[in-house]
Amino acid sequence: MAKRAIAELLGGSVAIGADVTVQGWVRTRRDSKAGFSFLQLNDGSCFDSLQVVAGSGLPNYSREVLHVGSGCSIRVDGKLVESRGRGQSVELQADAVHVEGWVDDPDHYPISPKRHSFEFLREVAHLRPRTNTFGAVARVRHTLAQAIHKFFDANGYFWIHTPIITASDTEGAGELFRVSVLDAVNPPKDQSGRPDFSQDFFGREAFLTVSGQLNVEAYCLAMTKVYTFGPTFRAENSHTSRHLSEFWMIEPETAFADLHANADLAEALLKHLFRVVLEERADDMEFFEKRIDSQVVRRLRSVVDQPFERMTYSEAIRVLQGASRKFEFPVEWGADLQSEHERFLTEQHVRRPVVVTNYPKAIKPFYMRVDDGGQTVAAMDVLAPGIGEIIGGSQREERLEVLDSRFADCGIDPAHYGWYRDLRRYGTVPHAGFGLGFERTISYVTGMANVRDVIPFPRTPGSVDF
RNA sequence: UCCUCAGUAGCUCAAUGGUAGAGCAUCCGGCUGUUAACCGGAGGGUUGUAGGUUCGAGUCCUACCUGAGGAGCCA
Repeated sequence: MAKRAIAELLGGSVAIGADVTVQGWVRTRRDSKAGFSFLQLNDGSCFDSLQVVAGSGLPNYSREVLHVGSGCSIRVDGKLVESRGRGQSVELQADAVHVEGWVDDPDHYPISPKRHSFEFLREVAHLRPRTNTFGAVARVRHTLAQAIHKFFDANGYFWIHTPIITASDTEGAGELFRVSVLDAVNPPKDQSGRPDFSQDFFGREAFLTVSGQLNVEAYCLAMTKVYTFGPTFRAENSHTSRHLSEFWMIEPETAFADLHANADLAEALLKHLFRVVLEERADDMEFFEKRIDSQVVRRLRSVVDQPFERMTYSEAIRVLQGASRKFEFPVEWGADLQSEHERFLTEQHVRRPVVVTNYPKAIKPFYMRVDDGGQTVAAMDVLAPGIGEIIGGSQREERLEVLDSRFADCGIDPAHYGWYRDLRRYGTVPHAGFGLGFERTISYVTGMANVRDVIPFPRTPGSVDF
């Protein structure tokens, strides 16, 4: 008998009357004294479960089928038939039910058929994909990842695998995870008594990457259109619903492009992603709309249908200063926008994603291009309701002398960025790029309030279980 | 790192300083082409940890641990 995914059976691609085999995990069992049991079977291939009708004539009916419960894995050979009950169009009339794996302590099986808090499910991250919510998140995450690659491929961008282990810190800020094989208890010491990293694996200090940007710029200045998509690591002691120690980031970089082209690309990318999810994962999105966030589908549609609002930092300051509400932090030109300011702009003022550009030079890193006038840089942040900053990017400083003066301003030794300076010495061109936080994107798309619940195994300060 | 809140049954939560309870889940029985099934019964507890106050602490105090929310930082 042909093995079939439940998505195929429920999707109408298998003829009524076909003999098929399905395999999966039982969600619930309901018995009828009329002589049969209903098993809700889920294999993760789609949101819905398949109803299996197992009759008392099965040789193992009373011995096994009547004891199958939530979490058991089974294989069923049977015939696909039109359902005689309401709630599903088709069901599987079982000819044989084989139990692959029992649940040995049903009383303590964590994924019982009831509502669970997300906090509890994080403690059983190895079993939570068996829930409706986390199955749906996993499928949407997959679909988004695929859509990202397809979008860039269709637009002529090459996927560049930038290194995970690096020696440099992109931002000059942000805490780094050290990569070392030195003896943690008794490391070799240098003359000043500090660990001697010249004896370490790489002969110098090494860290997990916080961004692939600098590396991907090198490939940008050879291949014109490139992007990275991989994990990044920040050892910041952040305890919020928007931060992870290990998260995934998408970073496109485009040569011969300015800030406006960069913003256009960001907008086109987000719109494409939302459109694809609405089309390809309608079943899961219906669930998120019904059970997680009633506005989520409407919000995605409005993003797809409307142009992003764009404003300069200076305009944003004027809007905030003219706002009727009070802010905890003062609004004045030169200060960075606080979370409350960003939320006001995107949630109250424009009520959809907004691109804020041209921030003061003093609050942005060295690699952002200095604008004419010298007070601002060609930076952009895309702010989204409920999430805040979902994209951060800029046109890069391509002029060597300006870059060097920025190194000086920021107190950075240019010698640490030798190869990065080379890119400005040898055939420099204007170029621009941005970073899109993958988990924040999934959070926005699904309405899931915490990024810990849109990555399979979240890593946060003090938590690296599983 | 700072601020706030919370830890009681497998889960979600009650319990005025005075005998630790309910719903769901689980198991057993009943009923039914069922589908968040329904009805009845049963089992299930070191109240996060360690101290302290008190005749008596789940409850009050101290410290610590864990979790959540927010700030900062960022994506």
